[in-house]
This record gives sequence, C-alpha cells and structure tokens, in this order.
Amino acid sequence: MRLVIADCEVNYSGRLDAHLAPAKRLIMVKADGSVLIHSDGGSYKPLNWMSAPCHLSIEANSIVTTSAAADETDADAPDGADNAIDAGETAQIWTVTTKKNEALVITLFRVYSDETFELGIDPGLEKDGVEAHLQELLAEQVEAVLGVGWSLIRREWPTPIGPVDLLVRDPAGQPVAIEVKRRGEIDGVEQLTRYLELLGRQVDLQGITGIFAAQEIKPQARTLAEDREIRCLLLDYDAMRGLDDPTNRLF
Amino acid sequence: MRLVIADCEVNYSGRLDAHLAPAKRLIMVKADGSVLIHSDGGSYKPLNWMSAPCHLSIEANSIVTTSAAADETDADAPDGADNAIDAGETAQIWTVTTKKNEALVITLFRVYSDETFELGIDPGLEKDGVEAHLQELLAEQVEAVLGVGWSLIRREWPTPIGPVDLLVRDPAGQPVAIEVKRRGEIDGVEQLTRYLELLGRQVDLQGITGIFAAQEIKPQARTLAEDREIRCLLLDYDAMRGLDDPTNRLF
DNA sequence: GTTTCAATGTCGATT
DNA sequence: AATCGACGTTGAAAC
Repeated sequence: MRLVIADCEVNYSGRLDAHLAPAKRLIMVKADGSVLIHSDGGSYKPLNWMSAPCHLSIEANSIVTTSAAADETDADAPDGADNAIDAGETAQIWTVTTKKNEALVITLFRVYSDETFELGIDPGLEKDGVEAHLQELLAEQVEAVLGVGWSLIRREWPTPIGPVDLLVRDPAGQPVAIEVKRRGEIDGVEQLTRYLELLGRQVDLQGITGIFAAQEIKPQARTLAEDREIRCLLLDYDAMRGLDDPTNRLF
Repeated sequence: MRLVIADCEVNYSGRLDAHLAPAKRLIMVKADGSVLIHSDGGSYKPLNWMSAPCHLSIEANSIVTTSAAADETDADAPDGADNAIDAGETAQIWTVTTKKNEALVITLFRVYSDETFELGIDPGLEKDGVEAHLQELLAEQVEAVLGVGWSLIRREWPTPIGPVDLLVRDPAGQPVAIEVKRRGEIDGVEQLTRYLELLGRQVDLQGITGIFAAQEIKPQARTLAEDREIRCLLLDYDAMRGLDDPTNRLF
C-alpha cells in the first residue's frame, strides 16, 4: 500500500465526469492497483477513486506557469518519492485507466509524503446479525415466534420475480408469506405486496396473506402494510438467538 | 489526518457485530474523528469504520501472553508514534464510540508508522451527471425514438407523489406516461405503477398507459412491467446524444 | 460468468 | 429528524 499526501487536482471520466479542484489530500494506492483519494472529512467514501482492475502510469511534467509556458527544464526528473518537493515547477501526472474507457487523472503539484508498506492478505471481516441470520432463526422458530399451530412450509419459496423469504401455514391451515428485513421500510412492503399478488393467483395459494417481519419497522412502512392488510411483526434478534442456542440464554 | 500502519485486531458492535482477526492494516483517523480501517485490497470500502460524530480514546495496556499474564511493566508508556515498535509486550487499545451505542475497538499490537498531516477543508467534488440528460434527450426526440405520430405533452408532469418524467401522446391520441431511468430495476416499475394508478383517476387521462424506458432493463423489472402491461423501451444513450448534437455524429 | 438482493450502505434533496 | 431516490454504489450469493 502506497500512501501519498500531496497537493493535487483530479479528473475522472467514466460512468460520469467529475472534477476535484487543487487541494491537499491523501492518495492511497492499494496492492491490487486500485486508487483512492481521501480528504480529511466526509465518511468512508473517497472523494474519487478507481477500482481494480486498472493500470497506473506516472509521468513528470513541466507546469505551465501563469506568466509564460515553462520550458521543459525538468522533463527527465525521476518519479520517485521526493522529487516534487521543490519549487513547484514540476508536477507528476498519474493516469489510472481501466479497459472500460474509464480514466482517473491526478495531477500532483507538491508531494508532502510518499510511503509504501507491505500489508499482506487480510483474513477478512466476519459479520453477525445480518438479514440472512434473521430469516434462518425465524424459520427455525416459527411456532415459538408466531404461536402454537403455525408451521414452516419452506424458506426461499420461488416466484417469477424472486423468492419469498418464508412461506408458512397458520393454525387454520392457510398459507402466509413472510418477508424478513433487518430494517422494515416501504420498499419491503412493496416487495411483499408483489409476491402476494403473484402467489395469490395460484390455485393452491388462493387467499394467501402476508406478514412483514423486521427488527425495526418504520412508521410509514407500518401504515402502508396495515393499509394492505399485511401484518407487522417485530423481531427480537437477541431473544431469537437465545432460543436458538441455549448457551447464550441468560442464566 | 492521522495515518497508522499497525498489526491490529478490530471488533465492531452496533447495527451488527463484526470482527477482524489480527493483521497488518492501515488505520485512518480523519479530522472529524471518523476512523477507517483499510486492508491492501478490496474496493474503496474499508474493512471496518466508524462515522462521525464519534469519540476516540486511546490507552496503553499490557498484553496477556500465552505463557502467563504479563506484568504491567510498560503500563505508563507514551502513546506517541514509536512506542509500540518494541518486543510487543504492550498494546494500544483504541475505543471509538458514538452516542448511539456503537463501539469500534481496535487493539494495536505493533505500530509500524504513525503520522499526522494537516489537510484543510476540501473544495469538494463537482459532478456532471448522465441520468438527467437521458430524460432531456428523450423529450427532444419523442418521434425519433418512439415512432411517427408520437408527441410530447410535457416533461415533469406533476402528480401528488412527484412528477412523472414524461407525458406523451401516442399516434391514436392516448396519453402515455414514461418513466426514464439509467438502469431499469424493479423500483422504477413500482414508481411508474404508482403514477399510472393516480393519473388514471383523472378524467382527462383515463386509460393512460405506461412506458418504462432505460439504458438497461433488468429481467425481473421487465417481467414485472410486462405483467402490468407496461411497455419496456431500451434507450441508446450514445445514439440519442448523436441525434441531439450533430457535431458528435459520425462523419 | 451474469443476475439478484442486502448494506454498519452513503449522499443529497425535500418534507 | 425522517423519508425518498440515486449511486461511478459495493459486496456476496444464487443461478
């Protein structure tokens, strides 16, 4: 990983065109060739970037000054770490390109720091508590969460527009489609509505109803769901995990 | 901006739980307090992070070794740049917390580099979009794209839930609502469906139909659109731009 | 490989 | 503050 702190100007052309006016920024070049340009604020998203696979080429150029075009006095300067910390008469131009006609052009006017580190392969991130877990847990605990007499038909029931998270049967034997979300918003209700519309046409699923299940349900989503006679169900992840694994239960 | 290269282990607890096993990584602390942990691969997204507003506290701790609990010989070590490049008997523990019960805990076993730079406020990114352009071009070229006899009524036709991109008239004089997207996905079909539902209630627009126009239409979106009798229309951005501006046309 | 959906999404505009 | 839609989305899983 190469970390460069420099005064730089950036132009991107690809899926859109974008420009960064000259300022002091961090330029990060990762081992896979990807390039990230970060300012000292904002969130984790860089101001500008290029994803791998891409190719970086660097050249030193003379700068056209305001008074007159500069002669190419420094045209053969090396493009190593420290060459640009000078009177500012030369600049490095970094051009990052992909095979898909995307180009990121970085002009470095002054380099304050340029260091490279070997980081190696990362073991990667392990996550816990995502939607897949919720669906899995609810499938295992249909009766505990929904009540006695409820039963699972199957997870990921296929429809032409994608699988329904859960298909269950209520105590009266009627089919019920369940959409599971971590955070329940309007999109999820729309999604479930589409499934119900399609599934309701099948002879064996006529009269199917829906349950919108999530750890958190936004007011507008709840309103929309209830307007469509879809039941809302708040899921307690910790409690469900506790039921799943007795060792996690409070003593 | 503070840049630290270190062997570290990370735990995040908040909207989910996540863990990073020990490895050499970049830890970036921005001026607003946000923290990013990057590996040497992947795209611009960090492995783990904490967004501002948040608070970082750092403490030096003794490490429990495998053989026996280490005595706190280095407990009062300074937490400057070079203190951890030692036998590895001490670690820094960085705890980043927000007011919303999110916590990012970074344990630094060995620090290879620790530098801070003043970057100042960034002038920010200027974008030049594609999406709005599509709608504009289609409005100008209704007859060229849809066929002889079609005509534009107006762009951005207002409805209670937002404006429809285009309202046009087919050769038979019937009104047609067009939703324009760069990438046509299910959401866009839902959006158009809502417009059609509302507009169809107006006396002068009874029997209105819809066209879903995009540079690219995903199969599921197409399936849903056709199920609702909404016509799908693929847009050729380059060709439309060519029609728009003769200087771009092939000679 | 492509297509699909979730995301600690982020980001901006608007209510 | 909350909602909505777009994103150069990114990332991962299913097909």
